[in-house]
Amino acid sequence: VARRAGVSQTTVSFVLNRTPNARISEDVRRRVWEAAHSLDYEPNAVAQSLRRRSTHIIGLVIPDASNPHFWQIARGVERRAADLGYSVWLTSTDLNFERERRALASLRQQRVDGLILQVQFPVTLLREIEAIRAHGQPIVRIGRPSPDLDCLILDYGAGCIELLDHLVALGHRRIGFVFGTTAPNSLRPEVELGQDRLEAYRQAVERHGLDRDADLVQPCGPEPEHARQATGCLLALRPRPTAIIAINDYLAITVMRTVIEAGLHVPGDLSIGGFDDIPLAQYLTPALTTVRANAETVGEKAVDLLLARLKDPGLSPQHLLMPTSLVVRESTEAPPH
Amino acid sequence: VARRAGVSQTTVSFVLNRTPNARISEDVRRRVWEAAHSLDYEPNAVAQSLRRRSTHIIGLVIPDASNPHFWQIARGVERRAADLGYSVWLTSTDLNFERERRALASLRQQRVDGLILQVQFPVTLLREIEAIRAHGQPIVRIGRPSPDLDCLILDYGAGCIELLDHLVALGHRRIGFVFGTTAPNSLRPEVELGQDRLEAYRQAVERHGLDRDADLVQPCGPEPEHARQATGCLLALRPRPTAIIAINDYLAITVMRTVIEAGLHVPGDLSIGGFDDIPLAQYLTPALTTVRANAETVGEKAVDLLLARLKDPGLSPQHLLMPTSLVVRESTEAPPH
DNA sequence: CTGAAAGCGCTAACAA
DNA sequence: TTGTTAGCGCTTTCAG
Repeated sequence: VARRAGVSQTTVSFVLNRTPNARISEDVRRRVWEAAHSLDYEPNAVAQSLRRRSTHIIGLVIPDASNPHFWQIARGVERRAADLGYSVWLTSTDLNFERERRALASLRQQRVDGLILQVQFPVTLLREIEAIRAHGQPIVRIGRPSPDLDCLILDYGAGCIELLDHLVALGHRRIGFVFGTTAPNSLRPEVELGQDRLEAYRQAVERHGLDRDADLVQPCGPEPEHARQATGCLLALRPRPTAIIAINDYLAITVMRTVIEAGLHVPGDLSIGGFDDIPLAQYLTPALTTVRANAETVGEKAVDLLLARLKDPGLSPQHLLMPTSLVVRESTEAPPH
Repeated sequence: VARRAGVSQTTVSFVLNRTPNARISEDVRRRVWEAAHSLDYEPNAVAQSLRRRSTHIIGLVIPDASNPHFWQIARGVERRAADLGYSVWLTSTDLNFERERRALASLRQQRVDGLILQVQFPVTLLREIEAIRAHGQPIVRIGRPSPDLDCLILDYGAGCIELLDHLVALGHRRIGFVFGTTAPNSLRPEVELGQDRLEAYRQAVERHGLDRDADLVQPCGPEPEHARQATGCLLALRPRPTAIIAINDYLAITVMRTVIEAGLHVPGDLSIGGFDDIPLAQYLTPALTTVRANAETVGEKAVDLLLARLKDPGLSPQHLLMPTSLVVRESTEAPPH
């Protein structure tokens, strides 16, 4: 391109990148653009990244690509990043410890400028995370707070209490919990996902003096099939729970189906509640009562946090608590009699 | 690392990359690994890509991140790619022409090794696509056939005919179509998505002599809200259709909700059919009758096609037709009386 | 079996 | 206002 325009590489670089304090004559500028166009020139981003020591890519790791909630977060991240001139590299770990580790390693090697993580095995990943930070790649964590990381915490705990209070107010005393968070392919039990809701559940049970059989909490995997089985167990309990909450809307859909297949009416015989308020929740029949999480906003905020730190690495770690809110729809009602 | 191990960069490179026909003494090999570990060395993938002239990244463009069907494809792509040592760069265009163009441009600059595209504006993008190919980046297209591209075609046409035949066999003569494919933010009408099903629909109407009011086909945007409006229009028709098919399961869910909200029973008063067989389809109530698309397999096959071409660029363009199959569940039944 | 050296395509001091 | 030059971190011929 330089040869074609009759100038040096430097000049071309200045012109094409619109380098601010490089004064180039209009004439040269025009010639360069013309040459670039006529040659269909495309800068090589790989070389640029190498030289600039910055890729302008944000790495995003989500735990489960099947769950619409995480896609919403991803959308938020992507939109915001695009607005600010960044690309997003999305990886899902499907709640698999090994994939999580690999994802982080790969993101580190690819030298993404920063990471937004919603990882599930933080203890075991501490070394990975340290390594990434040692590389100077900042991290924003979505989920639970970590002492020296920027964190975005979805206040599911408060939402869970709201949801349970709502059920109790309707008269429910025996509430099942489909706790679909364990990693099916992993022997490691340290998954942190959902602990907030579990704590809130236990606390509410305590406070309201609700039934507390251990069986009312059914841990299971993150796929619909797992939720179906867990729901089966719950329905087999005697007395049967009059309400079931699921760790997220995605699984709540399966819970609802399983309950209906068992010949029960929702909410007449059994109420159901979920978390996230995925877009589909309102289009189910009955429409799902759920705890809204504003996923897209979460994604956007995560980008903001990351870029703020990128700009000023000295900032003290930020912890943002994102509010949730109960959305009462049709799937909850007073228990029978 | 080289200095630390007391050898040259070359040797380190050989050892770390396990370069096949470089014979290195066991002793040196060990020393190099040790040095690398103790220094927490991570190869810089950017530099590697620059030098190797290959990034080992596959670009994937999907049209709508809200629709679970496309995530399934993405999962298939990602899994297969990971197995073969590639990473995936995922972008969704949300059926927006400008975003589609930008996505392609960016993918080209980032020098991905190849692309898997499910683009919706092929005519307008012809230049972009040509430019990419001129760069030597092979393309696999998912969707409709293009003469000189590797293509993966989902046989929705055949599936649509199966679905309509099924409805006709049940006794339906008046079938609405929620055709949710138009790009809301784009003035360009050349979207190709769904044309296969539209053609099949028209053909079936012809063949079976079904009702053919133009209003029975309701074009609309790709979001649930659009489908809700389109369904409203369909329900307002007199006589009312006795069955409605939606361009995909994602929208079929909304159609179902809208119909139920209108006080009708599904399938008693009105049957509903969709396409894709997204994982949720079977968990709805009533469970959705749909045309299964085997999305994950599509993703895997796409990777296979791409890598085959990467290995042997001289191959003649491959066109693969992926079969679909009707899955009859609970949402279709004979029309009333 | 190992090392020296060239260079991938670009940017940014520094000179002119 | 423009050009010269030195790398970014790695791979890979080619010689030793």
